[in-house]
Amino acid sequence: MDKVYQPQAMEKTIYQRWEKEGYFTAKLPSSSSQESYGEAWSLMIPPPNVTGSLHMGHAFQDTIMDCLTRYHRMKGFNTLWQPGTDHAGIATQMLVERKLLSEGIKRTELGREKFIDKIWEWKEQSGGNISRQLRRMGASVDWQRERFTMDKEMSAAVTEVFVRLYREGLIYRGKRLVNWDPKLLSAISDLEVINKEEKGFLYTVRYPFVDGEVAGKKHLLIATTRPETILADGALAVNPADERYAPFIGKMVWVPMTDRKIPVIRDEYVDPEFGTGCVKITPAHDFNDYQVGQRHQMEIINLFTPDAMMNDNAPKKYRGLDRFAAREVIVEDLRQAKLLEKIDDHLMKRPYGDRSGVVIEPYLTDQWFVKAETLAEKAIQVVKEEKIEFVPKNWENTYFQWLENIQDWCISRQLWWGHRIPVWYKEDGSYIVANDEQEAKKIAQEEGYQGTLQQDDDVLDTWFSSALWPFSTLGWPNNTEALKTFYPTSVLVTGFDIIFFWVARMIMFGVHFTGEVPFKQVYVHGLVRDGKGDKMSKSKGNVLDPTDIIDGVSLDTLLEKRTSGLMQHHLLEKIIKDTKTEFPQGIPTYGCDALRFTFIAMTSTGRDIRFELNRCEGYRNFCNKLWNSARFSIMKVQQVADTPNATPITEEDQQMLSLCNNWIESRLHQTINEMEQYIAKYRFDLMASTLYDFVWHDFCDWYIEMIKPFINKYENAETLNTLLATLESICRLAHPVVPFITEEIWQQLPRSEQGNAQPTIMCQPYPVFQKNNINQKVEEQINWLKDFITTVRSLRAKNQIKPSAKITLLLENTETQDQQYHHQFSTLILLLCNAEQCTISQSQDEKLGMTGLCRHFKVTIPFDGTVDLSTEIARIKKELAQLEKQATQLSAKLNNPNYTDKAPAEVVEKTQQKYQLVNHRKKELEEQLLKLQK
RNA sequence: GGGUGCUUAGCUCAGUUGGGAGAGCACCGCCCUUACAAGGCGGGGGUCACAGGUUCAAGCCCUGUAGCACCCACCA
Repeated sequence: MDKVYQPQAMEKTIYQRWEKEGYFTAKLPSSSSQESYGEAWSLMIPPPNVTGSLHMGHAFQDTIMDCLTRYHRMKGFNTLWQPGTDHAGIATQMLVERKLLSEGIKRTELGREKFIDKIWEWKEQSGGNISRQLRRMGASVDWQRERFTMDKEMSAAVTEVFVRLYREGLIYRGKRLVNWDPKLLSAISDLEVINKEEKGFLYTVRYPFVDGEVAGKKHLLIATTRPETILADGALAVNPADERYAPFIGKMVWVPMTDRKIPVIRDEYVDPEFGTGCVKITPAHDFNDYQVGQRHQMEIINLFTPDAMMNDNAPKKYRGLDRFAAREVIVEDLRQAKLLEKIDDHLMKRPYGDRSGVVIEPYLTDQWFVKAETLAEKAIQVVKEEKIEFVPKNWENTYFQWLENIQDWCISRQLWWGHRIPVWYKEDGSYIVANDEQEAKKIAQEEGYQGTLQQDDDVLDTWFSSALWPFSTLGWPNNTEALKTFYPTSVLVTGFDIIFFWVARMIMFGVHFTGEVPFKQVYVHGLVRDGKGDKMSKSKGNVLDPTDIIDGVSLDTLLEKRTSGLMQHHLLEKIIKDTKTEFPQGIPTYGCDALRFTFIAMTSTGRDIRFELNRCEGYRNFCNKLWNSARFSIMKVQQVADTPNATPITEEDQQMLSLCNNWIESRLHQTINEMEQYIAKYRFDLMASTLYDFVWHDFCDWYIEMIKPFINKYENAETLNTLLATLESICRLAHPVVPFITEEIWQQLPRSEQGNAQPTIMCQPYPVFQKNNINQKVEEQINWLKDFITTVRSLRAKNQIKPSAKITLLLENTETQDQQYHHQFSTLILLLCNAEQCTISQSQDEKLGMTGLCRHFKVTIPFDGTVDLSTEIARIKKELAQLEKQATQLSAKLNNPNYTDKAPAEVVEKTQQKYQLVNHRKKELEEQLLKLQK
């Protein structure tokens, strides 16, 4: 084995072998074989967008999923981790469109079919990159089952769902005001609209009365943030209870800059407190106004073209102007006409498209909707009934709140890339919903229709197909073996940002179509942020490619990656500067296992994580530590095999070694037990630290150091076996977290240690906790030894005694138990303290020396004449001061009758014991101080 | 406007049913001791955001305040 852990080459070869041997493959019962495969455990990958490459968030999520998958596989479950990618309609179309445009090709000139061909080309390339990354992460997904949301079978499932929902009356088509993206030229759903708070203006405008003057007023004042929509006003409205406006109800006013007259009406919607208490109603350009308009049968005037320019419904002057340009012109015209009362600064919410980044318009169009209410009710119910459990549980509130106020879902998109809506229009505009064109024709024929049929141009919202992912990937609507075996899935691992987009919709559709929940648990994790706590995003230029941390990257390449294709050029310099500061040398090779361990160790309950390279370095060092402990163990076994040692072991040493062996076994099983409990609770951070602690501190720092002198001296099968067995168990315990290094070490272990000799650690059983291996008595004995050694080491260090200097040790005021332990561990004590003698003193007038306290007894290193007394005196004084403080606190507590009466007896007793110990130690040190001062 | 989460060592974070304030990194001292300097040994460092309350006892429970972050919502 190499002296230094070198993950890179090893990880690649190991993964190739795993995949080639089919270890990731989920097993399906076949008619020919009666073999049983164990209980099913399944997990669906949240399909990443084919548009891009995997970022740190994916890597984080994939690590958690792989850890869970590997764990359950080793626990004997028939495991499926389903991989795949999402076609991501809007994102992909935009990306490819932009790419083509940079080559001088316009989408519209290319035409629908050719454009879609281009997207498929891009998908092949990009999808390949994603699976390469996933492989580099060590993901044990079942590649044979890989799916893409635009695959034929997936599309068939989508159509099936659409047709069924339509026939059940849960999908409808209608002319509604929807969120319209003037850049994409498509409707989008409520969720795709981001409301941002911005500074704007509130314009107060005069609407003159047609009758010249009413109740002493020439005009009414209204406040608006969007003066350009005045041209489409249908009415002015006031609150029915607002007496200020009672005289004006039913009167007509002029719409400024037009020759249209509109009435003043009453509607509950108006808030008398806001603005002037009188509001303009513009049904075509505001969601609230639309509803008011419906209530009052108002005429709806649409002012905008699809790309948000003023259309022919506007007075000639404004036609063709962009909405924001039109606003400026109108404001100026109002001013000129003396119809502008005032302009105030105003803090307002403005809607933006989450993909396009432009301001969204409410826009009146024909769209397809999913009626959400009944679906949502069932989705709420299954969580209330605990058929689905969120971890952490507080996300259930968020989930409920959204579903309880759910709006109908606009599912049609005016895009080219996506699942075409399975609807065919007759020449008269009526339509047929069918699974395919043939079925549509058949239905048309039956209806006696002779004309042509034209399929709907629109495609479905990407999330419509994502919502089917847990069952469409398994072959639904066919009742396949895969579906029967792996549905419902065991757990969903996802980020909170897509609970509404995806999780809720999967539950709605899953429950509706399969009658079962799509998954039993939802594990919700946080976001990966950069070292400064900022969200990682391409536009900010702070993204990291996980494979760059695994395999390393030069500063130049990193800069190139972060700045290429940058949309906001003014950030360029900052990005370059920040990157150079954070990664002056680029990023060294850490290996996949180190990255995975970092993620696992930082994953606490649903909290965002800040990714810092020094953490990664720490866990790379951990891998190195594990690697070297394995190197040591294997080397020792080989040495013994090569040069047998005939020295017979003494009975005392044998007993001592047995204690060490029993101790590490006890610690191992304690560790197994804790890790199992933590993973069941999704406490990956605690699982990681338990493992880290055991491997580094128990196994390496103590166990190996304790047995080392003896395995050099004797040939002791029991100890070598324990050493190797513990190492082997560590490999299996750690494998779900760090799969590569554990496989590599495990393969190098002697065959006899590999249990039932599976060809891979992946398929070995996970270590099983056995209570009878826990040995409290042995742990107490070793703890005594550790305390003692630590006391001596501390004493040495504080008095600057060179590690190479041999010392002698005196123990005073020992009890029988201590004497027994001292005797038992005498050899080890001498070795680990680098002492030549360690004796128990009988008399009180021993030589002067440096004294430390171990528990209740005194440990002294006698002066050899060269030591500075004052250092030791100062040290003791400092320690005494601390003890004094403790004693005061404890005695105050014990003298409080409230405490002694009301606190549980065992708590009081513990305090008493502690008080005695502190006093005892104090006394010992005071005596020592006196002696030294003499 | 409604809701959620956070505030603990220089940094990043654990802290379970209330009873000893912890880890990793960073820092300081000693050491190239034959698995590992990506290491070993030892060490310093915290008014647990603030103010009240409950309790014998509060980082933890209750109330309030401040700051930060996020989510939802139609206020012109």
